[in-house]
Amino acid sequence: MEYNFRKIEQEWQQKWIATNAYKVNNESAKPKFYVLDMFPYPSGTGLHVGHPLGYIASDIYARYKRLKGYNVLHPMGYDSFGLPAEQYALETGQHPAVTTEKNIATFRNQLDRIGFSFDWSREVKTSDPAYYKWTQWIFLQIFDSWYNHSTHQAERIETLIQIFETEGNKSKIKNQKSKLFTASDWKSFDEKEKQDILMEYRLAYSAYGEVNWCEALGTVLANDEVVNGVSERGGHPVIKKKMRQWYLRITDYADRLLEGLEKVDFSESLKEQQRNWIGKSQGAEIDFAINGSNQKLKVYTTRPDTIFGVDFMVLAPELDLLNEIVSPEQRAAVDDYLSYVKSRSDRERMAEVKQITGCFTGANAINPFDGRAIPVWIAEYVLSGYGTGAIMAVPCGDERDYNFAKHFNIPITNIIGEFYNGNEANPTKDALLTQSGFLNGMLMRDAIDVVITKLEQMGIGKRKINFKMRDAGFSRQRYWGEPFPIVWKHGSALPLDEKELPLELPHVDKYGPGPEGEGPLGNLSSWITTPDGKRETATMPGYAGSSWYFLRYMDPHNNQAFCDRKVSDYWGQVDLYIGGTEHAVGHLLYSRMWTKVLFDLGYIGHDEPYKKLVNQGMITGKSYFFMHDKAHADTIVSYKKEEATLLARFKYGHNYVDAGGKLTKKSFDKYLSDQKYKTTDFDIRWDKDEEGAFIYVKEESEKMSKSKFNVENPDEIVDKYGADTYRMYEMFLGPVEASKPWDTKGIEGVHRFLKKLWRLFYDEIKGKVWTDDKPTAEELKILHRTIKKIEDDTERFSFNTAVSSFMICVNELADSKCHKKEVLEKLLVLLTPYAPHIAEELWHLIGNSGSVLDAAYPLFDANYVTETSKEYPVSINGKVRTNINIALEAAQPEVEQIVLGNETVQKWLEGKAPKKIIYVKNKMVNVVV
RNA sequence: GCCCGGGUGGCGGAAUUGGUAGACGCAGCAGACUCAAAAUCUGCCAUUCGCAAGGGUGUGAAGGUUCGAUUCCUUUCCCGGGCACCA
Repeated sequence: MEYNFRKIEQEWQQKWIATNAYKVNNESAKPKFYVLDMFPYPSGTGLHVGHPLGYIASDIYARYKRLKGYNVLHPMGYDSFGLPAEQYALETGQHPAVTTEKNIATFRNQLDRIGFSFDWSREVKTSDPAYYKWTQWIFLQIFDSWYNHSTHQAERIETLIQIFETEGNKSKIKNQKSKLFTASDWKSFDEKEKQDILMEYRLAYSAYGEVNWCEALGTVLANDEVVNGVSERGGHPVIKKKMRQWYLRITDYADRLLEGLEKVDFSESLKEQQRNWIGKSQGAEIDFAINGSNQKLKVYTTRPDTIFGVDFMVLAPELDLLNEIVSPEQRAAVDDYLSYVKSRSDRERMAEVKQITGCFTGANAINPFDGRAIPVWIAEYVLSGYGTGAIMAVPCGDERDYNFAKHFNIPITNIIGEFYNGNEANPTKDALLTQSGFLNGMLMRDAIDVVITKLEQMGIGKRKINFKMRDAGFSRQRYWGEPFPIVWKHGSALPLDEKELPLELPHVDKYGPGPEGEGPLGNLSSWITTPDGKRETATMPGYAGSSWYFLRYMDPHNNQAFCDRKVSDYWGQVDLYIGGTEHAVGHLLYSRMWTKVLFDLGYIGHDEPYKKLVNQGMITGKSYFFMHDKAHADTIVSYKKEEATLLARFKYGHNYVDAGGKLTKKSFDKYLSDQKYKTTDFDIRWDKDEEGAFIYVKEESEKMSKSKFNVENPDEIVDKYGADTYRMYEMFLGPVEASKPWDTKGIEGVHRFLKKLWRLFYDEIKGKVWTDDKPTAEELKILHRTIKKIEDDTERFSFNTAVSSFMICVNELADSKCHKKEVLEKLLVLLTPYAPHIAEELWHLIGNSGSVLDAAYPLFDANYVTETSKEYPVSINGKVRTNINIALEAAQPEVEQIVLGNETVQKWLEGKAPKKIIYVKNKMVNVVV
């Protein structure tokens, strides 16, 4: 009887489906555990070998937790709204719903073959009306909320209206942009005015704003979808455009998103990425008087201590204040500069960061402490969107200010003594201030507070905290997304009644943009026209559905609520979340914010969605680059299969073949120079000496992608070696968190291990070899050591070393010819999370029933057969000299006596008395003489 | 430029708290079984000196702390990732 993995795996997979083996209940006396994968976007290309890495790791952990007696929620679904399906629809005319369904079927098929323990009865699809009904509903809750900065939480908009009615908007609830008004003012406003003011407070709001407009995609992109001034998808240019857009007021949550990082278990680098994105900085706002004007110039600085070193001011060109302070003499120059700035795209601006441009406005500000006149400039290096859009420039302490001063010959004041060398700025805080009036002799870092206090006393400045993070754009001029449950009437946004949800996406025939940059829905008069007003034509962005899906899994079929409060209280936080780093600042921040809003409004009982996050590394594919020898013919004629495949990759991957599909010397030279490759970059691979030609090949690891012809499909591996081998091999490859190249070389070793395990039970010739004999203490030791090791390794996500431990165990059992059921069946239980099919099969073959996952072994609390004595290395002055046998008793062995009483040790001590004896627990005895 | 990671055999990687570096696997070499192949099994496998016993060196490089450092500290080089005019 041999290990027929194809038959075994197929049978068990069918059985699991037929018996709902992995269905999990919301009511259980067991403790809960929630293991979640980042759900996939069902792309047309299906899974490649990198995708399942995280799924396998989470599946192992979920099964392991179930073994340990937990009620484990381990669901899967699809993030099925999004741009690629719509892009595909534009090109082929196929409805996104159709292609999405097709892709989901492919994904499901591939996933099923790997033997996951997902509870498919809880599957969610974000594009399913039954799902997005609740995405829309949550949106309406966010729309109906504002952030109360005195209670530090979201509250219903009614509470804001009450405040307005009784006290207007006093400073504590004043929004930066809104004007002050009193209670009676409020009462005098008409409905439109009231709605406009409320819109300035809502957590989901609509406003005119500069958005990232991508002409080629015909849509608005979020900040994180724009990379270096071009779209992340497709690399199309992106420009700024003013449009009415929906936003989430995520900036109100900046502090809580920052603080929340302290209580979650994410990797330091991921937390750091989120902190950088939020970009909190502490400093001061300072008002400068303008010479000959009653206008004030407000700047933001983190270094108020350098105020005596301010040599000029810079405004962002977009700032309104500019028009009021520009001098008549400088008017023309300023106008020229402004038109220059307008002519430049964001892309150019980013590409030419080093280029220094600017223009003097003719105005001068006054230093409040020494009365010095400070010239006011405009320059595009100052961003209008951050701080006040104006800065005070201190060239001796800031590199950009220094470069600007040098470029325009502005004299530089040195306030840091010898810390400034005249050639470059020094941003130190450790200098003693000079030329700084009342601050002279003070340490800079101490002066920061002194200056702020003084400014506050003088009434011209205050402490201020700023964030880099902007509110998140929440609308897309696209079709394949959740429609907004909003109708516009007389310029005000009216929410739909929740009874009307879901507001279903209508069918369209054309997927092209609508009028005036609107989405495809703008072309549909039946959509726009309603008795109550004009319907919103934008749709929600890709991250809407994924911002709360982890809650829906808990209660997926509830049509009364997005998730019953009792159920979400039971499952609580996701205990373990596994996914890639690409969502570090997008999805992970948005879903954290949604969770906080739902918590504030009382719909759920926790305000951080994920307790622990593990980022799986990327599995890279191998790409091959070719050249052939200069000495021989102009064409490569390829016969071998392997070569033919590689040649094809080159051929289709790059356009460097001639009309006949052949790679020529000329075309290859062009390829080399285009790609900036040298002959020495390549390895010689095939010596086709019968023709006197070489082929040079360069191998590179890069992200798997269809366009690079380096995708490895998991199906092929499963076909050849089986799912269990595939699962264990992906783990064996290295730590889950590490990126590593895909390489099938080692897979044989893992496959051999499973065959060897099988042979402990069944021999090809002899048949059944397992026995009911009592195991020896030696055999139990092997087992118990393995149990302990696997438990440790699994717990700390060291799946690669766990696989090694299994191999060691099976080798040892085989060496000692141990075929005893009592040992082997415990090993099977232990193996189930890693290789579920073979474990289940053997478990049943040796006469057990029920699921091995529910095996009632007190496996992990076994009375270990422990060693009674152990060989310890003894080192003399750090040098290992000998091993001695020390009895392991309950208490720590009396090292001193053993060591001194041992003849071998005596010999090494050479009559010297030990100064110190160090007993390193379970490791070694060290004698210092 | 700034902020995170990381550099260990021919390769992937192990070493959990500072305690015998190189587990486990791949590849390679030698052998057993076989008519042969596959499968399986055994031995060797960082480097260097040596017939051997045994010794020297060795975790990117240079220093330091320690009885003892892949692990901690300082300096430096290289690779990967993120951010990037945020004042």
